[in-house]
Amino acid sequence: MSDQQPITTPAAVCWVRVALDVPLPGPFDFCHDAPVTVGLRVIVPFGRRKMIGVVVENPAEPSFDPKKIRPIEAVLDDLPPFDEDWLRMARFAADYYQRPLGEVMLPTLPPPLRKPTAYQGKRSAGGPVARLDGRKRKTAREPAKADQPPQLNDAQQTAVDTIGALTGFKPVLLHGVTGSGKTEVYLRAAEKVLGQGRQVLLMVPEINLTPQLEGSLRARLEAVVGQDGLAVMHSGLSDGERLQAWARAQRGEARMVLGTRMSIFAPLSKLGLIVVDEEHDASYKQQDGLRYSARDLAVWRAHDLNIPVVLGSATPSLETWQHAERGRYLRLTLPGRARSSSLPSMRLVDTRRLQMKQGMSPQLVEAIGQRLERKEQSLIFLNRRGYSPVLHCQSCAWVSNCPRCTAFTVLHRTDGRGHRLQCHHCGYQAPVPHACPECGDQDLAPMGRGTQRVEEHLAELFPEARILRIDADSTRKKGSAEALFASVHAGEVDILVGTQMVAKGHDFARLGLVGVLNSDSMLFAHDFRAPERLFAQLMQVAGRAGRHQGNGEVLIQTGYPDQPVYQALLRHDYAGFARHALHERESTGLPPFVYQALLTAEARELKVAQAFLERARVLPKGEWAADFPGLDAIEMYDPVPLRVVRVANIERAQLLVESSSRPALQAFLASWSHHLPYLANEARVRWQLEVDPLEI
DNA sequence: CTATAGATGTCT
DNA sequence: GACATCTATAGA
Repeated sequence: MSDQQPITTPAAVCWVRVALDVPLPGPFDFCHDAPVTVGLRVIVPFGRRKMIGVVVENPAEPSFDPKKIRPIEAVLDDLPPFDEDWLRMARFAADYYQRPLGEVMLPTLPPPLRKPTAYQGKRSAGGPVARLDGRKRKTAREPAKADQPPQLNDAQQTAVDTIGALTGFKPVLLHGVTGSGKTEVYLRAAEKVLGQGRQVLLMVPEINLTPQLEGSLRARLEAVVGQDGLAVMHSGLSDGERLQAWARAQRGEARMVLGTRMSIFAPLSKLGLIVVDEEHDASYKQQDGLRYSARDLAVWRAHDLNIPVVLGSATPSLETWQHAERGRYLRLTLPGRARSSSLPSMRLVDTRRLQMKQGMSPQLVEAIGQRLERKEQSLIFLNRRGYSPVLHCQSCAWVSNCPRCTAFTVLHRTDGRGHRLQCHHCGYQAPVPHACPECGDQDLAPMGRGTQRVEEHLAELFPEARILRIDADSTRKKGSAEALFASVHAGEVDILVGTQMVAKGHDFARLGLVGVLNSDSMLFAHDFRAPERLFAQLMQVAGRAGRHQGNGEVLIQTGYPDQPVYQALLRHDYAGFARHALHERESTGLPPFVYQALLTAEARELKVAQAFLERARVLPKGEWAADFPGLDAIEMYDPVPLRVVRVANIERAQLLVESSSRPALQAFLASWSHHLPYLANEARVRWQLEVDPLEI
């Protein structure tokens, strides 16, 4: 490069190491005429294009052929540099999840901060943040009227006092059922930290499910943090809104950040408390790109900053519960419901001996009738959308399969009263055949029930009732979910039929009965975490019943009433369920007693994907063995096809790796993931490595 | 011969 | 991952 330097002043050349969002083992070295502050963004030439990167180091010597090193194009100083705390967390996440640093850092930034074109635009100079600052603030909101803080019960007071007394890192498990008043504890704990001039991060699984929360945060905390002191972060924001929230957080103007999993990466230099609400919720796990767990990163970040972290749940993840059992986490319990109303009564309906009609037991039909007479609402919960999960021929063995996936196509009722077949995996759609494609018989019948069919049946049973269905299909249009939920709240609905969408967050005042259909399918169709998920989901949906008047009732239809998960549900006994489940996990050697990673491969043909996995499996035992010390602490299983092998004509297989030692697994993965790109290139497969997978 | 899809290679 | 360049093949 020296021959390209200006001849007049042989300026000193400084090496600058930059993280870029490319799937290569970075970071990458560039040169500049002066050192560049670590944490600043820069524009650099990379191949034929220009990219934005983050400066991570000013090394004394480059780690790349200096003749190929190109100069930095621009140093962006529209934002202060990201601080060391933020950089440390990004480095940790990159190492832990086995991804290049730039692939962790850049995607966490609001899009305008990572697109070079945002700076090349002709409209204005100075970059998006300068534009943002110059823009007039939206018309001032009415100041929210300050809510009177409710009286705390003893357990809440103890929790608030205990959290308030913490001075350094301590994970706190706040264990309390729906309605036990966890939110009020979060608010009080936050108030105290905000009062000390520090920032608070409150994470929730999905922002749309807690529309009330933002309101109550404003009402309660605006007095402490001011009107612009609250920032909201989630993927539903526009680029501009995300940029604004990010910049306000970084400048310290946003004192309180309410966000989904992505907000764990918010730059908060005065962070004093992290709260993870519904910490067991699977939404905290990112399922594409960097597959991080925002809850786990929250605990790491709190540890790194030496601050408390509160994990709240009625049904904690078994990982968290185990930490509490062992005393690593401090457990605070909120018994019962804060408002005097009692817990709903739980009943199991043993479907084995019953004459079922359209999947509903006489007991459930009767219970719905009673609630109708009392002008109370009922919720029928069924985790299966569509009309029926498969169409079949009554004279031969034909079933409606998707041509592109190893899955059934689901029968759906369409708007115009007709039906269509739809694949839930790839989106394939087809008209319903008039006759069996195999044998020509005309007796094609739906098998099994989805929400649409249950809705139809309920309408026949209770012609006078107002019935509403809420699932991914009925809420497809943006904003329609809110309208549907609003009509339930307004009392315009007698019977609500829904999928898991209705299980979370909403507090329906007149809802007395919850009926659960077909929950056994949730128990047997999945992996070893199925009972844990089922317990959490049923506790959550049960929590919708009788929140206001009491006398709530939950009927669970099952063919397996003796299963421990159902028995524990009957008693509202999370601790009993967890004891049993953890015992089982320990004796069968499953998490949280072992740590896992999952290598998944995709190819046109299954055997290609499996051959790659097999090569990956034997690699540490072959010529590269020297790269894998401590291999005896690692268990590698045989490559197996995924439960749904083919999706959209791509076939998938996976290889599970586990160890009882997290450091051993980490060390193994670090060298393994070095070799995998070469193997994958030869085998021509797409692959991904997931650390701490939730579904296997 | 040329249009085009898919494979291959490069990126500091 | 983005982008340019190569190369195999179908159609005139």
